[in-house]
Amino acid sequence: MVERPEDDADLDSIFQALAHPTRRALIEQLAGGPANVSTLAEPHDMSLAAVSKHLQVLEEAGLIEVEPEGRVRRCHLDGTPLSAAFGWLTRYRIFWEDRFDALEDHLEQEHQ
Amino acid sequence: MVERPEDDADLDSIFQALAHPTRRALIEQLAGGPANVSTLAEPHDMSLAAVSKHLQVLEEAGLIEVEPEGRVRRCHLDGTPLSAAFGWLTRYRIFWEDRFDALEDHLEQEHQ
DNA sequence: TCACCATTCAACCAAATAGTTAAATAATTG
DNA sequence: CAATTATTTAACTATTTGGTTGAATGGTGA
Repeated sequence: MVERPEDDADLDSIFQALAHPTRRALIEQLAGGPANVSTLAEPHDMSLAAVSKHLQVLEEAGLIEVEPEGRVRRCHLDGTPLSAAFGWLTRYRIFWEDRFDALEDHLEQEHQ
Repeated sequence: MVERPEDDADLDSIFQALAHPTRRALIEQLAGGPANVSTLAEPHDMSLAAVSKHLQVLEEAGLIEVEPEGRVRRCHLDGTPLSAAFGWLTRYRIFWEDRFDALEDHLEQEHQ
């Protein structure tokens, strides 16, 4: 297992992006399908500009992709960085092996 | 699937704690076994006080526990919050299902 | 007790974060 | 073209973060 300093900055921005409840909520929203900025902003109690900035943080971390579509910007989730975060966490699963086993079993069932 | 606002602040501090390379390195170090503060600080190119603060961030996120042991403070990893982070990420695994499958297979082998 | 060792605390600083409002940009429709 | 709609940018502010140095705390051993 070699060190991978080149991944480090990626993990920084991925975990940083996930560290804000608004951004996690945006990811949850996008898990339901692509959406444009104002639709995503609607349930949040802050300005559109603020949501726009949060989306930029998510985009820079690679968690979402944004495509201009007419005058609308369509955002959709990209799971790749989530996978990277998952991968990092998994290295330490020995410290919660019991929970890991339970989760694995749970997924096993769901995953059919 | 109910909302769990009470977990939100926890996830904030967990992901926030993981978002810094020094703190992830400290976790990697502690994965090798408990250690005291100055031992942990030694490989890092910053003051002991700075490492001490990083350890406090990890402790507040619940990722480590610190027990006074004589004049030394012994730190050890607690995987529970890692499990919480893992759990959150897992909700979106449908967006990286292929990688998830590959990882699962990989773990399957390693996990015997 | 005295000196030492491990660690934290306090004060400070620069940079980043998260929000605001108002103006700018750019596509759409009448 | 003019008005509208969607979104970003700019400028500003308050707070947090991540680092520093130096002093304080508190256990250990001579």
